[in-house]
Amino acid sequence: MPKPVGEQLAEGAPRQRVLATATRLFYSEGVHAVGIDRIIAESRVAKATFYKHFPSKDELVRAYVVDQDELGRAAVNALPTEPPLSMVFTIIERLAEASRQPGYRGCPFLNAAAEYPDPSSPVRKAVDDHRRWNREHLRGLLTDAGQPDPDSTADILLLLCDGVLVSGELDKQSNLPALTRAAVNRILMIKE
Amino acid sequence: MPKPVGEQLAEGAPRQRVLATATRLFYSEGVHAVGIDRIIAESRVAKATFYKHFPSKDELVRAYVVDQDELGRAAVNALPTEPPLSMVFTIIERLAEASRQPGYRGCPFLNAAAEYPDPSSPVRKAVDDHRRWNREHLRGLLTDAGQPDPDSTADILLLLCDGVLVSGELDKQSNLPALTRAAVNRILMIKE
Amino acid sequence: MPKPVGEQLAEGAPRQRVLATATRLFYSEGVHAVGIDRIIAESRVAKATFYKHFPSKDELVRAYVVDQDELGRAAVNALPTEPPLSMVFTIIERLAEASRQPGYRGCPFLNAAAEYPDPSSPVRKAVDDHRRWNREHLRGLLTDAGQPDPDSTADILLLLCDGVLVSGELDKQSNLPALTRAAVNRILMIKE
Amino acid sequence: MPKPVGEQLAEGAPRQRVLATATRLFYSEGVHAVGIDRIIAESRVAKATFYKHFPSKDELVRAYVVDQDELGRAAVNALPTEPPLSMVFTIIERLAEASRQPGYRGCPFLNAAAEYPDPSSPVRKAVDDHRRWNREHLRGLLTDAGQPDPDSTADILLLLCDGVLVSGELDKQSNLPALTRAAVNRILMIKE
DNA sequence: ACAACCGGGACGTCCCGTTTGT
DNA sequence: ACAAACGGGACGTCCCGGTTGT
Repeated sequence: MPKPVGEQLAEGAPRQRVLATATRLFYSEGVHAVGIDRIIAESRVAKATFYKHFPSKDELVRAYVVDQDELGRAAVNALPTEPPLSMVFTIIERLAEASRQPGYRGCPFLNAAAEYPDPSSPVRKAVDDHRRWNREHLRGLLTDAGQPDPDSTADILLLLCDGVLVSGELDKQSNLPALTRAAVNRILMIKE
Repeated sequence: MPKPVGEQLAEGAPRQRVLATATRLFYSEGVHAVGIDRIIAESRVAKATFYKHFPSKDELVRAYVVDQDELGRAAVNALPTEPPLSMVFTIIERLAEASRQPGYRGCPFLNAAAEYPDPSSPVRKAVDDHRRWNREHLRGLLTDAGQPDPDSTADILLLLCDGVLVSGELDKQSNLPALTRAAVNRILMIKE
Repeated sequence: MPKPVGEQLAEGAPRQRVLATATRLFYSEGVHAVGIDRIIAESRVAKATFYKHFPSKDELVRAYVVDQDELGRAAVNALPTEPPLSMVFTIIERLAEASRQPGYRGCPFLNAAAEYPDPSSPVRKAVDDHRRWNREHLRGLLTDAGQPDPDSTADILLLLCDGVLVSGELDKQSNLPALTRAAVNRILMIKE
Repeated sequence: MPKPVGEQLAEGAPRQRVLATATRLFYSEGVHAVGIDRIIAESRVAKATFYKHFPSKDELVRAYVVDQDELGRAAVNALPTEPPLSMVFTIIERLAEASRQPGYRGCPFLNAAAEYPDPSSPVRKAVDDHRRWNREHLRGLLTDAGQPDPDSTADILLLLCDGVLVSGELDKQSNLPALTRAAVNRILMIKE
């Protein structure tokens, strides 16, 4: 068990409290390792209320992934406007910097997918949605930037992104941001 | 990366039968999703026998990861001798091709790590061992190849490798091998 | 002891309807076994109306006990005037005869007290009030009758009363009235 | 809620631990007021283990009553031999003295019956068994003592016993033992 | 090797007492 | 007056990891 997440009290409407608690626990300890009884207790919600908002635990997991998807898109959309290629750098560098945050425990989408082997499960579908949006967004930026062969380049950069997210959790190397920047430069074939 | 999907009926000594069954089930369904009872039943072993060889389930998981580590090293060491740079291409391309295998379910090390959030757990230590060996091996090859700044390049290629393993499971795109080759070329700054 | 089993459909003002329904259900099925929802439904009263008249269920239970207390006192006070010793016989014999009534389910005060273990709870206080009145009344009658040591005799007769009420529910013996009369004679040391 | 029973830890085999905890809680707080989750937690027993020994909560309640029945019979049978009439006095006086014990909360049989209105329920049957045994035992003693009309006298004494048990909890009068002795004397028509 | 057992807990349906809108 | 929502909890079935007898 990792750092004990100290039963922080969530606030707001019941559904929001549940989702906040579930997000905190699922992300820090894993989906299968956290039971709904604990989520219900730590979010001070009645069991009936929980099951009114989320018909099953898997639905809660799906809601958690969808919520992370929306948060992730909102965060990207909220970035200050830059030239497309700068945006690409910014987005990818932020991934590398995320792994320096104290509570970083890897990518929530990759971690969730690892616990749901069935690619047709609703949770995996939600993960797929996020990844599809990511791909489309990156392809758009590279196209706007006039990059040659933007689709392939986007896919390669996405491979790098996944690697950064994984390595950020597993390797904890301090120079990941610099490494990431160098990698983007090489993939975009920019001479430094 | 090895192919951990085993056959349905394990053979041999009890310990080996247990490990083979555990490997098949852990890899295809996830560690937390597979119970000890099932492993014991499918490996036709008594529970007492199981606990004689593996003091706990976590120890079995660790043994599974260590075994995958050894299999992976052996597979790489068994590759036919090539010039160092060719070896790099071969190794990385095999990752991309692995995702075409029918039972491919992602990287066993990444999947296992995703279910063990505590970086100090024995399972995570075993995963770290494998990743460290991978890094040293790749750095050696790039050094032998006379590559400038082999350490950084190795780290970048490792980011790519993780991305390929993840994307191979989650995206199931058919052109992953070609994409991977192109990525390696760009990272090694080789003009095609 | 009053007859708390009421009619199926309560009439009159909302508060009275609630109390009548609660009396019928609490007495026949027990306090904890009857929920507020059912009382509200069967008394055709809005929940808000209910909580305007009774701040909590426990307050309703207390009101039920107090009401039974008042009904019991009124029933005794309404008895036709007799010599004090005859009154004593009449009162106690009525207890024994009560157990023959179709809906008899024991003494409402004893039953209520059994479900409220805390002697300092308002419900228990209300039960105590009734018992205290009973004692004073009986002592008065025995004093008026010129009975020697009226206080002790009253207390002994009260022990008998409790026993009659309990046995009337649990033993359902047909000769309880005769038995009771014989017991009173012996306690009052009257030769038959 | 009465004096908080401080989660004392039961010992021994699982079934015994459950029964001991249930006895403590049912008696001190009431049957309906105590949930099986709490019993399971305080007896450090798995839920599956609980349901193996007691198919339902009502069965546990029945077992609790039956156990009290057996304990009560054993306590009476363990009394030192005396002449029959002395035994009668001893038995009844012990009831009065029981109410002085610190944890006295009334008669477990009467309290349980008060929470089970249906006379045909298994719990009530178990209560009936105890009361029947009591009656037969008392009748036997009075017959052995050569008492005239032993059956009626026994029934009257049983009314007194119920009254003593009830009053001991509800009235908490300090002279209950003396009162009880006087009552027995009068019922047995013994001049003091 | 087989099976029973154990502590612990997950999951989900249902009910209770209470508050709050409408 | 009707109804929905809420915190809390009861109940019971099932599974997991692990121990223990044989």
